[in-house]
Amino acid sequence: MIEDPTEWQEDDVNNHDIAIHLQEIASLLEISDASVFRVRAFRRAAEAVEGYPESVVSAAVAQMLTHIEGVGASIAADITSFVERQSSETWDELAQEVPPTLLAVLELRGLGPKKVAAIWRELGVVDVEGLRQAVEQGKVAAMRGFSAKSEEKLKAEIERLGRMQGRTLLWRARAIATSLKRALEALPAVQRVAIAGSTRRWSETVGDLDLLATTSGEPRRIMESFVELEAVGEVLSNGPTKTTVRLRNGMRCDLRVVDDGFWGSALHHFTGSKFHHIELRALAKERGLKISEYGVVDAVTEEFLAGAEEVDVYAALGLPLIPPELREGHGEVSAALAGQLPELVTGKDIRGDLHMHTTASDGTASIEEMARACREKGHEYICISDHSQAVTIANGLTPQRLLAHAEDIRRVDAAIDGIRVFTGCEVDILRDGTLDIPNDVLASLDFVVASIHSGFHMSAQEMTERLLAAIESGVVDAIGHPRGRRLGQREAYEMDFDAILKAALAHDVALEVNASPVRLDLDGVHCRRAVEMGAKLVVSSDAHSVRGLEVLPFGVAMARRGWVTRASVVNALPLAEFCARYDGSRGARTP
DNA sequence: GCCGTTTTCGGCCCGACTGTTTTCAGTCG
Ligand SMILES: Nc1nc2c(ncn2[C@H]2C[C@H](O)[C@@H](COP(=O)(O)OP(=O)(O)OP(=O)(O)O)O2)c(=O)[nH]1
Ligand SMILES: [Mg+2]
Ligand SMILES: [Mg+2]
Ligand SMILES: [Zn+2]
Repeated sequence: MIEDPTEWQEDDVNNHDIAIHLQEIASLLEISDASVFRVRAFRRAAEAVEGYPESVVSAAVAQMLTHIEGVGASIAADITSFVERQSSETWDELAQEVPPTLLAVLELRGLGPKKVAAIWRELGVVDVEGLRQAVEQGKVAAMRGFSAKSEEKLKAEIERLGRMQGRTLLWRARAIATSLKRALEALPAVQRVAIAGSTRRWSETVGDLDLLATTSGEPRRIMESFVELEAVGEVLSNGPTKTTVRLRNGMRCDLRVVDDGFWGSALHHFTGSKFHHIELRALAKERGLKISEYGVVDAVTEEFLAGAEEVDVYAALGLPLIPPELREGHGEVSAALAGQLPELVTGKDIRGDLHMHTTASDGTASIEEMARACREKGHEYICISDHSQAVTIANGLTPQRLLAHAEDIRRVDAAIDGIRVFTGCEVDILRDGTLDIPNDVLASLDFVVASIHSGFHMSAQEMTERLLAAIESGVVDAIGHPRGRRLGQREAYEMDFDAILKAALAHDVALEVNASPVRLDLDGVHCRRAVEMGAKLVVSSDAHSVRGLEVLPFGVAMARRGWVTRASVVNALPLAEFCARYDGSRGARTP
């Protein structure tokens, strides 16, 4: 138990680290042949920790861990222990029995817990290097369950291990998936094609692509054509209804083909997530039904009841359709049961874009070019928000340049028809929490975004105070990319997110949902917490070019993944209402 | 290990592909 909260440094451990620890326990348990349900309990808890919007370390200190779904007394003790000393009783005991270096061996495709246990117990292999040697000496092929062929595959997998690519950013996954979808649609006998899996759920990163196609004819015919596609490299597994390939670009892709009559249930199955399925299928089971990709059927007679369209699957359980973005096993099934699903914000609800750059700082288009492009997109209003002077590499604006820039923006606004162009700035929040532009200058602008672009290395407490100072400044309308994470490059900075939310609510400051593909910040998990606390959001492109304006749907997706409704989104306000709140200086507004 | 508008004990989602398993386990989705 943690006695004194000052004893630990919360920067040391984050939610992801804890989730990894629980996943590793699950894997070691599998190798030691523990109950599959015990293993699943650890994996479910890991998933819940990963998706927990607040610091799990804080929850541990407050002894609130068992409030996390799937975390009971035992796993709570493991987490608390991990927070204190980066390990736990369960892990320590397991590590006595099973060498943790086997976890890397388990990463190899085709080697699951049973086979890893076999090569460990029978050959004494404890790590990848040991396995490489055993393979070279031909020891593996001689074992039961292996062969010369499987040994060759293993050899190739070990070679690949070094250059395995991780998860792919959502925007790239969607681009690749879309072109594959088109290629499949062009094949004869294909009826419908859908992008499924984590890509359809708009997960911020994607492990592999999952595509569904339906046919009136022989699924095998589609598979034959699929593996011949230009984009396809190696075929990893190839059955009549499911094929797995590695694309030439390195991504893996699964194609599932079923009869068109199963379109709905197959799409539902292949969209996931796994945890959504476990919950929904358990519910069906309680009601004497069974859900699979082949429909909702009577558990006893197997009589087909529903599955032509996705909505039918849910309807068979008396539920409304749950949008793909919510299907993460994070309470959406109970919410649907209670009739409490939110009416999610949509792209159509978005009336304007309030964060974009021009040639005045590091953008490539003029004010007018951005305004015209946004008018084309149907926006009613935009705000030009160039960088402030601290961001020297982005040619950030001094107060003088900013005032002149604001005049330019007003001139464009006066000259252009069909869209309002508001004055703004993306002002830096300096290390001490002050803003990079004097308050009176900022107060003369319509909409001010305040962001952090440097000085990330500080304690959670310092970072929280820094952000709070900006929120309380009285001249800021939104916090830009609030958590500062860049996918694959930088973790979010540590902070007391709830404290930020409370202050944002109190001072009427919105939190940005930055749609830039490497940011996606806030993400779904934190959007959900934000609106739960009553805070407002603003979904912005942060475009640095006309093309950059196209990313807005990714921001909308994060909001949707966060259970966000239109009412919580500032730029879902129609122009008149937006004007009533923001036109003119912030000072004129009562908080 | 977790959990409860049927349960504090007894359940826990369901199916495709691979390979050597001669009747299905292991791995993966
Ligand atoms: N019922 C059931 N369905 C599963 C299971 N595992 C995967 N699926 C379904 C739902 C998944 O969304 C879909 C594709 O599987 P993937 O492994 O590709 O997962 P997903 O795309 O969700 O995430 P990813 O980004 O690829 O890691 O297959 C499972 O254990 N049970
Ligand atoms: Mg996938
Ligand atoms: Mg997949
Ligand atoms: Zn920025």
